[in-house]
Amino acid sequence: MRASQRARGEDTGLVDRLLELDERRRSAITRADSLRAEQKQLGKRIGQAAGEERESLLAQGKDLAAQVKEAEAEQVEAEEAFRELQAGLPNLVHPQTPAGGEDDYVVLKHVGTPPTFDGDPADHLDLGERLRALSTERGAKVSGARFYFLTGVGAQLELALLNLAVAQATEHGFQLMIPPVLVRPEIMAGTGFLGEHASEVYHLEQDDLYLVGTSEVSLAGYHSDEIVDLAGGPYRYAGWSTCFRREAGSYGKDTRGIIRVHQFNKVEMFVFCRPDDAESEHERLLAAEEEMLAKVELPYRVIDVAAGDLGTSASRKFDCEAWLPSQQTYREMTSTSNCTTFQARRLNTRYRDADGRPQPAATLNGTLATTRWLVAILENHQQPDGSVRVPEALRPYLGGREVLEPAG
RNA sequence: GGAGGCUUCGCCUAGUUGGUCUAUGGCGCCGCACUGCUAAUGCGGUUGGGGUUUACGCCCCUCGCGGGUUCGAAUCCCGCAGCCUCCGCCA
Repeated sequence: MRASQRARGEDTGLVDRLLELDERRRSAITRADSLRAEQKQLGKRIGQAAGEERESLLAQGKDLAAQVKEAEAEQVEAEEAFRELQAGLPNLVHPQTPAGGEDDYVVLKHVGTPPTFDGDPADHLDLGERLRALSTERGAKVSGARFYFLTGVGAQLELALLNLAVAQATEHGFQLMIPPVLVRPEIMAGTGFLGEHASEVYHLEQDDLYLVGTSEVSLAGYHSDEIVDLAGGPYRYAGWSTCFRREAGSYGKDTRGIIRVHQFNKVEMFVFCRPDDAESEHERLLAAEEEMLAKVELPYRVIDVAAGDLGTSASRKFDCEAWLPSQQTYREMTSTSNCTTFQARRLNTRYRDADGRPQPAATLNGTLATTRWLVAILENHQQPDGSVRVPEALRPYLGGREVLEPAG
């Protein structure tokens, strides 16, 4: 289904086709099951029989074995057809998700006031270079376009930010995780990133492993093929990882500075819960993101992302966008998605319902802090002399420093 | 990279001359009984998944994973993965 069709909420008849394939799958299973039962009984008789009787039973068994083989092939085929169609479908869109594409988001609220400056504010690259906090030139020299070094105070600022995020996550009951950043194909596919966004993902051909663009991928895979016990409430994780993105198709976009890069660090929240709890967990994740933004004192707005811009796995998505003085616009800092049961179905992560039957769980994710935040922090807290005021919440993580001064 | 060993139902474990293995025993867990608490003891239950059923239940699959041989595979053959040991190499 194309994004435009999702945006319009059209029923393309795929549901009917899916139900039809499911019916075919079930009848194939039933047929194979009963043939296997017959074969089992016959095998028992052969074991006890002798002489002529045994010979005739053996012939029967041979014939039956062929039938079983055929029925099993049919079952496999039916199951594959079902899975294939299911794999091609994006998640169902939440009824409250705005219709439309990239520009059809709904602004839910504004928080904070964009700072005012005498004259033009410097952008994060100028500020960062003067602080000797980052070098994109050397990043390009060593690794190519969209790579950078965080140097000295820049590296410290990043660790401070991420540590603040970790501290908040931990306080809120999220278990800290440092996950692998290389994952198997089925995990990457299970999270929905090999659909529309396949070209965004780095693939190591020699090993058939994918570099994750977010720790969401690894964390989603953590409980794959498991039945999780949600009786005591949702599982809440916070993953710290480096993220890798090819940024294919974004040539010429955000080439200056470190807004859009191939490699960055992120603290990501990830939740497994019962589908009934997904919406309230989503609100929780959004609240946690807003709390982080407040701590680093950034003006931002919250948008409800429109259906056509949801990606494959999200049912609903809220982005927090911070104000960037150099661009006089809001740019994405966080994104939280309710993936309902989409990822869990593919990764086979289930929980037991009230009757004790395994059902697909719901998964949600949300950004708590990323390297990109440095952009907003530098720009919003810059002072006329090129120094940058350190938000109070970050100071304990920077040895108490209140301001970052330009070098030399 | 090379050689060898291992992988059984939550944990430990029996089982490899192919056929009542419909997988043994212990621990743990659940229920009941007994004991005025706890504990101990006794009896019973307990792999997981899927299909079907109003329900009771019935059926199939599941011995790391995937193939193969066979009427029939935990057991035989092939491939793969993971873990362990030794050797080699290495930031």
